Amino acid sequence: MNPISIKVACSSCNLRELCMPLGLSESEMARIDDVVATRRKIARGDHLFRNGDKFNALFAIRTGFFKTRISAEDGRDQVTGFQMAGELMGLDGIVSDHHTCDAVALEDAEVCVMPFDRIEELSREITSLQRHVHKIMSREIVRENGVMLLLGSMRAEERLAAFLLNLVQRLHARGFSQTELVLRMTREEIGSYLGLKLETVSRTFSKFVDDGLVEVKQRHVRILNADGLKLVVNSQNCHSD
Amino acid sequence: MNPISIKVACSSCNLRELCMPLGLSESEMARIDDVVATRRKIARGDHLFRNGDKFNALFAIRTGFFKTRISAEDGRDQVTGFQMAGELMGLDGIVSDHHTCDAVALEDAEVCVMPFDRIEELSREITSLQRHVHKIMSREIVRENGVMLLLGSMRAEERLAAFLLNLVQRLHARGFSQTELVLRMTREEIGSYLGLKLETVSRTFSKFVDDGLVEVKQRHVRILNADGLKLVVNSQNCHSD
DNA sequence: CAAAAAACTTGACCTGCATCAACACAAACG
DNA sequence: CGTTTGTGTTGATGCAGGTCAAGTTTTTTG
Repeated sequence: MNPISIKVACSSCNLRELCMPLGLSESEMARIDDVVATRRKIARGDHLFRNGDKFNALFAIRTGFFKTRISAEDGRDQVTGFQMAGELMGLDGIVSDHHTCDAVALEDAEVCVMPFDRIEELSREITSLQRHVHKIMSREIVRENGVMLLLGSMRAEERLAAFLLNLVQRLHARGFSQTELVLRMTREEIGSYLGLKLETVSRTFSKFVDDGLVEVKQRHVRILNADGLKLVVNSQNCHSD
Repeated sequence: MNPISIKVACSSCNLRELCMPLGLSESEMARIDDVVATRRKIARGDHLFRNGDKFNALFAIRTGFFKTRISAEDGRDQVTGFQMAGELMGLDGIVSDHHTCDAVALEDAEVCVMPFDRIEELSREITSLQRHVHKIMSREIVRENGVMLLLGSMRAEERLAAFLLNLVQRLHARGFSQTELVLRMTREEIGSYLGLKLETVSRTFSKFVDDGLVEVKQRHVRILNADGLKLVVNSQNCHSD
């Protein structure tokens, strides 16, 4: 068997509840195991896929951390999301049969490759899988709505606070600490995602430290006052009283 | 038959190619006609659905014009899109079984109500419909990626130019003029969508008029130099040479 | 291990857009 | 028909965040 494509089973995967619907029967689970054709390892800095690549499959992150990014013709680009274990990538490729963004590993990673025609085939037969696929796409739409709210109406401090709280919440759902996290991305990547320059991200971190909200040592962040951060997000900095 | 819920047929709808997959057989088309349970009329200013409403159906716009909007707890809100004939609304509701945004008619409108469990049922049987549903959701994800790029990295002039070009392109695909359009939304709504204040939208319109790019009379816009507008979008205003 | 490159922080200054305010215009209405 | 209300324009001013620059720390590499 090819060393970069190892056969594995969803049924025995500890991320199952993140990727797969609940309440599957034995036989359904066995069939879904077939969907995950292979795994693929991606080294830090490498692309899982690029804008323009043919779309064949969705990718579920097994380990590691990714960013997705779109680029305009004039060269400017925008990080559209950060993805961690149990999350899916590649939905953008369905509409035109080609990917429209880049997916870059921010640390060594491993993904499950799920050929999309197999997903469609099976979801015609397993109702709960069909519903699951629809929910995952809908969730991505709702997530992006939230990012639009952030980019369209929040100030720098609000954006960064919302970003940190979102990250730590997702990490906590995966069994990590509620208060400590290691950022896998640079200040510049955070800035791109939040519509800010890296200097502003750095300054805002420093401000949060001064205010006693967090401790920051390079990429290591400890949240000292989560409620304070929530207040930063919701207060609009007292702009409208 | 209820006057606000009129039975209609997709097979005889002139927007069919916008809502439905191509290449359906007679019998498939007949079954899809059943999906569109009813039509519903919405008066200007009324909600098609609101944040928190139970999700039951997707809505295809037959006539009229909508905005979708999300609101944060602190009251600030963000227009997430403008929808016109042939476009779909309600995908946000699938994930949590409840809508997470508001859909407001900007002019008197009529929508086709498509109960989602019927869509799922049929798309298990009609492969091209299944694929079509997936593409529509993927298209929305890609659209929102584009809005994130706009909000995260463009300046006011670039945003408004991109907005106008996008609107006129979609209208043209529906048989309207490539150069003339009537805005159905206020400056404030445009501003909310673009992450700008209404004054900035107004000023930017005036600048475009001064530059000979467009003619603006209230909500009536004539595009005089589409290439010039495209240049505004892609130039980054010469920030990075 | 030293050197180079990448990432981060901080300061000084500048500008694009927000804010505040006044007014103009158009549609809605008694 | 004049008044009201919603919408749009324009000017004056302020400030959040961008830009430019210098210096530090960390990581990578030969």
